[in-house]
Amino acid sequence: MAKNLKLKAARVLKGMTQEDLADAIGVTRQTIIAIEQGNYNPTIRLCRSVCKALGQTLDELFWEEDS
Amino acid sequence: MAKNLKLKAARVLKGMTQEDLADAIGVTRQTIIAIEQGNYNPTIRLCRSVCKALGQTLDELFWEEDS
DNA sequence: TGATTTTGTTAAATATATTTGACATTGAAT
DNA sequence: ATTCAATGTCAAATATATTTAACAAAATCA
Repeated sequence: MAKNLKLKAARVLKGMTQEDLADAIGVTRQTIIAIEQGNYNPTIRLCRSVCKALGQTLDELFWEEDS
Repeated sequence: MAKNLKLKAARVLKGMTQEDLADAIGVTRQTIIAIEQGNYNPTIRLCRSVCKALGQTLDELFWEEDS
């Protein structure tokens, strides 16, 4: 799978570290790393949490970044 | 969680039964039932497959239907 | 350079998504 | 009223998402 660069960009734009985002969402830092690196298939609930924490939508962050 | 009526509507609009959709995506009928009933937290990959099979986007089918 | 924060890696444990199978219910035919 | 397709329910098994922990590699800055 391809890396989720859009997520990484949105996070950096918010001035948040991976740990910041993980804490805001209530998951582990490793989970954020895994999503950004793309070797991963997160649940829709987690994706929604990420989107809300970053002020983005599902289509913006999770639509076409892998096959 | 609330039922995903948007998904059900999109499926019916395509003239597909739950089994049709399940076959098209490559999952079990029970999985489709569970998603439509909302007592469920599917993976993003599965959500994408559903969207593509129904010609919809993530925001259209999976954005706000639960809390 | 050295210290500190941020990111990345790995392996094992746990929680949960998904499957399998078998049966119950509903609704629309005939 | 009965047949049949579509939907729904349940429990057990399996696959996989997520956690936990401990450490390595970069990156940033004094």
